[in-house]
Amino acid sequence: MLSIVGWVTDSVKPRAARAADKRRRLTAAAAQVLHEQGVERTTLADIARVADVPVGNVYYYFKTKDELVQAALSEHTAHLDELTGRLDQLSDPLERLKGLIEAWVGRRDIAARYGCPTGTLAVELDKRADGTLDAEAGAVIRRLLDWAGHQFRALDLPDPDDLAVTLVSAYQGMSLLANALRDPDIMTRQGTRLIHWLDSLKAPDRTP
Amino acid sequence: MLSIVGWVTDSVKPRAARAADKRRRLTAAAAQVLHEQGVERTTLADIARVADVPVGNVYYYFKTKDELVQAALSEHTAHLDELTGRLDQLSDPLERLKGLIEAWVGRRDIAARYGCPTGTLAVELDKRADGTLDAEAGAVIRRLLDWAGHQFRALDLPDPDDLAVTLVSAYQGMSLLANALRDPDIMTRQGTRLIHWLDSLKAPDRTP
DNA sequence: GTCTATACAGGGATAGAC
DNA sequence: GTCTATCCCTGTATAGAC
Repeated sequence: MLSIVGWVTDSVKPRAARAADKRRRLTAAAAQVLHEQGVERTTLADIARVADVPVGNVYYYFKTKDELVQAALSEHTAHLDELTGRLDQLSDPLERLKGLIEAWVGRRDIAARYGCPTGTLAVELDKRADGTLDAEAGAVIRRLLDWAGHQFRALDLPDPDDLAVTLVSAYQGMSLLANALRDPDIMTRQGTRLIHWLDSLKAPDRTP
Repeated sequence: MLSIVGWVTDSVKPRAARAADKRRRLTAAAAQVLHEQGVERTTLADIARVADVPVGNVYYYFKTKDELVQAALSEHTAHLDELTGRLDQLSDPLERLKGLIEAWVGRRDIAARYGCPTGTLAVELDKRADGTLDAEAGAVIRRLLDWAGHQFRALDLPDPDDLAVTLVSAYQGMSLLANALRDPDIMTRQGTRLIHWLDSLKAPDRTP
């Protein structure tokens, strides 16, 4: 470190700051590796390596592997909140929803390679007899459903909650297909269709 | 066994017949248990127990666990072919597609508890670095896409393959959400929306 | 063909030195 | 607070008796 600031950061507040930093690195690594490899095939050693933390030390920060899964879920929730927070700056709810779809399409390569982080995690956690964490993954999805439902309600559309389910289902479905077929273009084409669908909802019923 | 037929079946053709039977039982058990528990959390002992076959004996029929996964995928393909074969009896392609949706909704409780058998399997297999089987799951999905695309083409609709992707995506998405939120009603409500969507495709463009 | 016993590997978790 | 060494269980796969 050449800068004084860097030096100060590294050695003057070592204890709490560095500890918090390791925790943060482990959380970020967990979110990434669990997404890429899945829960069952990911070892603590994998996460420790990516976080650049010695294996045995992991247990100082997280008592069990499940706590790392939970940390990954919090990370995904935080990312979601950050995205919806930015979209909330837009005044038109329809534009907010379109912005959400654009964000999904923007991550098409990740989706085609590893699927939706929350969706694939939900699938894996739901397979466990020990149902300690599967509700947690559902909660992240519900958070997205609530936000989307809020936008549809603001647009005065009928059955806003059902519309939110349709939108999020479409996203999960196209992510799954893009992943299974390893084809990011699916995200692009289906994203376009979703935008048209949103526009068609505003068109009033033409029957007398 | 009281009937002569039963007795004959049990003891006169023991070798090949009984062997084929065990193989069939193991395949069916694999399809069921792998769906319910997922690949990684399922042990060979689990499958052997459900199939009522001694653990060590499994290796006589399937040399590796992966071969059992492959057998499960074949089972799902067979079920799919049986369903589409029945739907092909209907003369109207639109009715065939509606029949498909009705079949999905009919299995809503299974979907809410364990998700779509093929979809969740695809998610799990895609997480494996060793990409030996993930293409296989994609092939089953593609088989469904092809059949659906064929129907849309028969209806003379534009971009039939994209429409097929939209339909199958919707199914995978609603299954995932129904599963994550443990709510079979999602299947019912989204199924209704899908039927309306199909009907709306037939309505000609009203703009001049 | 059928089944038991077991070899072997991998990974989660812990003990305890520093 | 940090890290190494290791315990111990679980699960795949095999050897070999019957």
